[in-house]
Amino acid sequence: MDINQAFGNALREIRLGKGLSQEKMASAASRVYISSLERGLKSPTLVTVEMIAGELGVHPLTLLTLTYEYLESADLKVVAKELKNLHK
Amino acid sequence: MDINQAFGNALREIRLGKGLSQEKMASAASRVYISSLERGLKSPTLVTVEMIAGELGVHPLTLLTLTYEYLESADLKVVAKELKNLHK
DNA sequence: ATGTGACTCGGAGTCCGTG
DNA sequence: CCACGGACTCCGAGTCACA
Repeated sequence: MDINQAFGNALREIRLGKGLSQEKMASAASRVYISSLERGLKSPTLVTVEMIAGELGVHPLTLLTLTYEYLESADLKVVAKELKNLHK
Repeated sequence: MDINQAFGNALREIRLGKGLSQEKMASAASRVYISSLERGLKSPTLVTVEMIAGELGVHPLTLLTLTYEYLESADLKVVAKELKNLHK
């Protein structure tokens, strides 16, 4: 599974969890485009990720963290450690 | 500050912290493009974020979290709470 | 309500160079 | 070592028709 499919899975999981249809999200991005993202066909830009997360009602980092969980590479302890190293 | 500039700041901070030049990162993305990212002129795709983080030697989520810290919207407690809600 | 193909259009991403 | 420009290619992002 590549990162685009992982993002698509994360997007679909949150969207269905919120009980939203693809059509209801068309204010953030077109319905057809949302569909292609969920199938892992395209790689969204950071700006697009922000708009989609806003429409889902979650923080962009929530969507992105879930994405990397699908990739089985969301080792949050490693991330926390790396951030700590940067902050000093 | 918009998200592209925030990402640019995060990228530059980590790059300089690692003592890398823009030219040394040209294996992940062209030197000119790295420069334009750091100046907030373009919005990278998820795939590009992955390659850049790989070249920096950090997890993509580290780079992205630092990005949202520049936006002053990296409320990790909120993110953790949202993830917990998704997981049950 | 979603998937798909065909089609646009602007922007992501490239390489050439200059200061 | 980096900022910045122009010219270029390719794919992100959208619209429409139809299944």
